[in-house]
Formats: sequence, structure tokens, C-alpha cells
Amino acid sequence: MSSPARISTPPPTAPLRPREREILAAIRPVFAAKGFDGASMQDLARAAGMSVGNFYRYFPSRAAIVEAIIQIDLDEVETQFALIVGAPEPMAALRTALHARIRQELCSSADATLWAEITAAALRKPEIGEVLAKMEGEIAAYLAQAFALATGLTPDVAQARFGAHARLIVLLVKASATHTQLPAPEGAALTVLIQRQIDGLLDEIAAQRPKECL
Amino acid sequence: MSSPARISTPPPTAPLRPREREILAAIRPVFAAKGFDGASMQDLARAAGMSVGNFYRYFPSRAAIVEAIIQIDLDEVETQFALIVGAPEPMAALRTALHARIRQELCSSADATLWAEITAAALRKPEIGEVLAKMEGEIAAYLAQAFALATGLTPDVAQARFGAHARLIVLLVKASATHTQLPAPEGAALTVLIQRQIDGLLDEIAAQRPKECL
DNA sequence: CGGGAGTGAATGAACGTTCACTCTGTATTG
DNA sequence: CAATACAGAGTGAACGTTCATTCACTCCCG
Repeated sequence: MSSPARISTPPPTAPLRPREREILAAIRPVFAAKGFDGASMQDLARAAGMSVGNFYRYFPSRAAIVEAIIQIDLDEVETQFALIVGAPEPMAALRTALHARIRQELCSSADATLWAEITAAALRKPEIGEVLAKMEGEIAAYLAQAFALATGLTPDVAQARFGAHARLIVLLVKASATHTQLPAPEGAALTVLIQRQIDGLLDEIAAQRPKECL
Repeated sequence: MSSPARISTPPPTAPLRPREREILAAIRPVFAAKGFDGASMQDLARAAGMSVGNFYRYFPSRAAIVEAIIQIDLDEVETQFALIVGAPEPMAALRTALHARIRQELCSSADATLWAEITAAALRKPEIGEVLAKMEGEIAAYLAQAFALATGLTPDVAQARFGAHARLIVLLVKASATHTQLPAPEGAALTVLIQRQIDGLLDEIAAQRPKECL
């Protein structure tokens, strides 16, 4: 009662202590198997190897879990981008990484399921929508940064000129991960075609290199 | 007891009587707002304007509802394709229809939410995955049929050569509908870019027209 | 001995599913 | 024509289950 005014909105990006990361890793498959609304707190606590009461000490609500999962995935993407931006040929490294993503080599099918779940939840619950929008915005910004590096344009100009390209690449990667799996011959053809689309987008950007125009 | 052996799997595509269509139209927004697992049978019955017990007479399970919703959407797509295939310039009509889709003019945001929900459920529950795969396969087949008409190729050849194109168009349309909404300037740029990708795919197919090569 | 980690039973609400029942219009029979 | 039978649409209380959330409590380490 006499305590000073509480901060109404606690920092939405709490530091994510290692214990919480462990828990998230443990409950991830449960969310993937049962969905965000299908998994009960009991399910999650059991998967985390602890009692229900204790589980609440780490995550006070479902939304908090979802936000934390998004945060973790964003962290992972960040480290991947650090490698790309730091590579001798950022554009080539980016191309390779994107191809691997499209070939589903960088994320499990459980991850894809989780992504589809998050996409659906984002359209339903505004608070999750905001977190997801922020994440996709940051990824697009990383892409634009790589574009700037590769073209020699300033980050602002690269963002203005190729921001939509970045957004489309994000969309393609997400869509190809969450899309219905196809039988071998068709699935492979689609994968190749998506890779070709991405290559086309990257080529278009690389062609912008001001000094090396033919 | 003395009755002849029952058919174990009733026809998965029951004719969908008009009353059931009414009910589906009524509960659609509830599913969109609360999700497939979030909406309770009580919620659905109330939205349909009837008692719980009666609701079960129409849909004995959640999965049955989802299948029926997919069936209805497929019907709608079918009638749209009938118009396209019957148009004097099928390829141009297809292009126009796809552009309108990308501009979100042919489906409400509730529809998009429902699609995201179905996509997520398909990855989680195999029976829904099968129904969705069948639907997307049929849509891709319709596209291939339009391609065949426009190029003069036989349906088989068109399917073999441009099946992946059809799949990619399906993927792009779905992804653009379920993707996070962007603020005005970026969103418009992305829309234009997606339309350009689709145009590129269609142009590539149209260039295959055997008699009119330059 | 103080505090953070962890427990799991308890509570009340909400859930899915069933079922005995009512109502209403239509056909059947005397 | 009137009485009756019947089928199908619709009801909502009732059942047992599961859920989210809380809390008094224990454990263990520094």
C-alpha cells in the first residue's frame, strides 16, 4: 500500500535467465504438439519437470511464454545474422543461409509448427501481434543492413529502396516453413522455385552496387 | 445387431446441407476470434443461436467443423476458378483475380485469421493436415488447368512443367493473407512486390505459348 | 536462520458430452 | 374430419473431467 507507484508495464523483454531458457526448450515440443490453447499449464509443468505451482513462478501467464519463445528465436536469428554480416562476402553468406532455411535444414518441423501457431495467435491476440511485428521488423532490418553492406548504400537508403525485398524474403521463409509438406517430386520443385525467387531478389539488390555497374 | 456391417468411414465430404452452411457462417467469427481450441462448444452453439445439445446434432466434433469450413472455402474457390477458366482471356482474368487477392479485397481479415488457424492446426493434427493438403492440391490443379488453357499445352504437360509455379502462387497468396499487417508505406510496397513476383511467374508461363514465340 | 526453489492438494469455474424431454408440423388411420 | 402416431428440430440440466490459479508448506544452501 505504501510502496511507490508500480511500473504498470514491466519491461516486456525481461533478460531471460538461463533457467527460463531451459524451461522453454523443454515445453516447446508440447506447444508444438498441442497448440498454444491446447496445452494446459499442467502439461507444461510436467514437461518442464516441475510442479504447477513452481512453474507459475517463472511464467505468470501463457502470453508471457509466447513472448519469451519469440524472444529466444529472435536471439537465435540475431546470432546468425552476426555471422552473415561479419562474413567476407555478406551477400553470398546470406544467400547460402537462406537456401539452407528453405531446404528446412535450419529448423525442425516442431519449430515450423510453433511458427504457424505464433502466426495464428498474432492475428487473434493483439499483444502477441505486436511482439511478432516487432520481431519481423527487426529481422527485416537485419536484412536491410546486409543489403546496405553489400551495395555500399547507406543503411537508410538501402532500407528505403529494398525494405520491401527484405519483407518479402521474411514472408517467403516463414511461408515455406509453415506450408503443407508436399510429396517428394513436387516438394523439391517448389523448394527450387522458392530459392530461385530469393536469388532473383538478391540479384536485383546486388545489381545496385554503384561502383561496379557494367 | 442384425443390421449389415456399417461403413466404418462415412464419406468425409458430406454434402453440406444449407442449414449447416448457415451454422458455419455464424460460428466463423467465433473461431477467428478465439481460435479452434479456444472456442468452446458453448460459444459455438450460442453463436449459432441454438442449444448445445442441438449443435451436436450437426457437428459431432471439432474436426468435423474444421473440415466443413475448408470444404466451403474450397467450393468458393471453385466457383471463382470457373469464372476464370470460362473467361475469354483466362490468363488475364487469373492475373486480375490474384492481384485482388493480394490486395486483400477478396477475403476479410476474419478469413485470414481462420486460414492461419487452419494452417497451424494442419501441422498439429494429421487428419486436418490431410484435408488441407487435398484442398491446396485441388487449387494448384485448377491453376495448372488455367495454365494449360493459356499455353495450349495438354493439362498433363502443364502440370508437370508448371506445377511448382502453381504451388508457389498458392503459397504466396496464403502467406500474404496471413502475414502480419504492416503500416501503410511498407505494406503497400510489399503488396506491389508480391504482385510483381506473381506477374513474373505468370509471364514465364505465358512465354511458353508454342505458336506465338517471337 | 533467512530466502529462494520447489511442492502438490485445494478451489471454483469452465469444459465436452449425454440424455430425457418438449415442441411442431406432417402423415396415417378410424 | 378428428384422433393418433411419428419424426425431427430443439432444449438445458446434469455428469464427470479438466482447467487455471492459489497457498500453506517443505527443502536446502549460504
